[in-house]
Order: sequence, then structure tokens, then C-alpha cells
Amino acid sequence: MTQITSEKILDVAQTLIAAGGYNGFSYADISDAIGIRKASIHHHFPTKAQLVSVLLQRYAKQAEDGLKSVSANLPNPIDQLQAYFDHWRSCITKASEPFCICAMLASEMELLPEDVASHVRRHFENLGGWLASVLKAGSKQELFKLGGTPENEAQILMASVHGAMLSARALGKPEIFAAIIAPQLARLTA
Amino acid sequence: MTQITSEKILDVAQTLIAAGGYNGFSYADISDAIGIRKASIHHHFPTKAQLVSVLLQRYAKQAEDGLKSVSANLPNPIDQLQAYFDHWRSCITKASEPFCICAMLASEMELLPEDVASHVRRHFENLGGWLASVLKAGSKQELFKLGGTPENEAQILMASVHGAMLSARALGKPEIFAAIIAPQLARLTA
DNA sequence: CTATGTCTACCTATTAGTAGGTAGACACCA
DNA sequence: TGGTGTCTACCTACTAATAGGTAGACATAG
Repeated sequence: MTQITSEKILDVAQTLIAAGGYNGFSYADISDAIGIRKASIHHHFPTKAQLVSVLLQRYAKQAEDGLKSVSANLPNPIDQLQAYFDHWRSCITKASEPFCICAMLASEMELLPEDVASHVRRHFENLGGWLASVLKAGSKQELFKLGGTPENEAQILMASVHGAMLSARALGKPEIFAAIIAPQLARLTA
Repeated sequence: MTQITSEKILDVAQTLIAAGGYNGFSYADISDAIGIRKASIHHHFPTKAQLVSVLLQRYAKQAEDGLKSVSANLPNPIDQLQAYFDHWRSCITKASEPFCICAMLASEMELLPEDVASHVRRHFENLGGWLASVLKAGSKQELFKLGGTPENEAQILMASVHGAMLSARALGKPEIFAAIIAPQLARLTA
């Protein structure tokens, strides 16, 4: 509990967005969650759009750091993909963060403030880029047998991950995430 | 314009949900779209939960009819899958219905009224069941080479479709839907 | 003294939903 | 044929609650 208030606000906002998206939470929800008045939240983040925008900057940095450390610590592209999948499998089965907030926001794309939307778009581009680079490296080492271009295979993997999150949530079965994702890696390494 | 009002309301609601989900539209939005007072919408659908619930019943019936007619008119399981994919590719590229409303609602699952949520869950079950039955039939005819059980492959296909919708929307590139989906069918028929 | 953070108290717009009434179509009965 | 009741569809006008956001007072720490 030594955490500073603005970070607590962002943490709560992230949880709330993962649960219900941009239009699914309010300043009052954050207020209730951390025991601070609505007005105090506005002191830290004047508008909702700014709050979410800052949250997405933090999220992008965390994602970048995470993917970088995966690339750095695991030399094998197979292990790199596995680590990425495992991250989400763990988040989902432990219900700690059952959904990627950028995937949540992507579904609301048409209603989002412009700069929130552009952060979301950038996240999809960055993640797609990282996956493509991992696939390309693994393909060069003949660890992967790609059906198409690395970029196209990356898009397929990313879509599978997001779709698997959705199915797990819709069916109320966290384990379905792994059931959908595991065969993807198996297919690439076959 | 010979359409009756309650159908018009449902049509507009479907479009609005496809755009922004359950919490992304209001009675006022519908009111604006069809030129009728808010109170008149309440006359047809007393509550928002009921409105969406009725919409999902209609949606389920349409989906069932659609899939049944696919099964009836196309004897070949490959063509059946292709027809399903083509349906969404066409909806997305023409921007006529750029997202499955059940996929939209699934992302908001945690905030939905109970009976709306159960309709959504049922849709995922039904669609998964249909895909599994198509895969099973095709597998028996040796048209498909399945990596796992028909049920598991069905889940993978469904997740790919939903994830592909999301990517197309997030990146603002409708054509990415087909780029993700086409290889799925290719893979199964290889 | 000033910067930072929190508070109370407010604002305006919008939310879902309600109360009560009107105009017209239809049926049935005298 | 005309009158009465009922139904559907819509309306104006309202409510309580919630949305995002603001103004200004107060406390406290450097």
C-alpha cells in the first residue's frame, strides 16, 4: 500500500476496462474502489480520455518491456512464443487480468476518443510486428514451418489469442484459452 | 419503409451494438436514428435488457436459419465453411455489419444483465456446435485433415473469426479479415 | 510560502424509465 | 348507422440516478 495514488487509479482503471471497456466504467467506480472522491481523480487525470490515454502509454511501455525481456532471456523463438502465450494463459486462468485492455478497447474503436483509438491501433501494430519478427527468426532457424508470410502468420496468431480470450469469457471457461492456443504453437513447430 | 416500428428499433439497436456494445448505445440514439420519441421505444420494449434480449432471440433465429440453409444447399462441408466465412467477409468489407453482436456483447459479459449474457453464451455454444458438426462430416469424407477433435478445431475457427474481426477494426483494415481467415480453410483442406 | 493532494459542494448533460394523455383503427352491439 | 369500448402507437412532460467535470476551501509537507 505504499503505492502512489495516480498509480492506484491507473491500476483500478485497467481492471475496470478489462471487465467492461471504455464505456463500462466511470470515475465513480474508481472512486469506490480506492476510497477517494471523484474530484480527486480529476486532479490527477482531468478527463476520462486523458486517464485512459496515460493508462495506454503505461500499458505500451509494460508490453514493450515484457516482450523485450522475453526476447533477451529466451534465445529460442519457440520459447518466446510460448512465453507470450503463457503470460495470457496465466492471467486468464488466475483471473488476475482476464482480458487485454487493448482488445477490449478495439471492440469499441468507433466510439473512442481519437488519441485513445490511435494508442489501440499502435498496440496492434506493435504486437503484430513482434510476433512477425519472432516467426521470421524461427523460420530462418527452421524451427517454424510457416504457411504464409511471417506477417500473415503473426496476424493469425494475434487473432487467435484475442478470439480465445473472447471465447473463454463468453463460455465462462478459462481453460478454453489454452485449448485454442496450444494447437497453434504445435502447428507451427510440426 | 413498410417496415414495422419494432423491427426498425431492433435493426437500429443491432447496428448500434455492432458499433459500440451494450453500454455504447442509449434509447436516445435509437430515437434519433428512426425519428420516434424515447417513450415510444419503451412502449415496444419496456427495458433495455428486454430490448437486447428480444434482439438476441431474433439474431439466434436468423443465425440458425442461415446455417441450416447453408447445410441444406451446399452438400460439401468445404463449401459450407467457405459460405460461413464469406458471409462475414462480405459484411465486413461492405461495412454493412462490421461485427457480430454476440462477439461485441461477449467482451462485456461481466456487466450484462443475466438473460442477455445467457443468450450470448448460447450463441457461442450453437456456433461452435455447428462448426464442429461440419468439421466432423468433412473429416469423415476425408475432405478435412483435423489436427485435433472436431470440437477443438471448431473452437479454433470461431476464435479466429472473432479475432480477425477485432484486428480488422483495430487496424482499420477490413481486408485483414480475409487475410487471417483464408489460410484457416487452406490449412484444413491441405 | 508554495506546491500538492484531498475535500465539500456544486454544475450540466444524459441515462433508463414513468405518468398520463391523445388520435386513430377496429370490433361488437343496439 | 351510430355509439361504445378497447387496443395500438405515439406523444409531452416528468423523475431519480448517474455521467463527466469544475470551483474553491483546507490541510500538510518541503
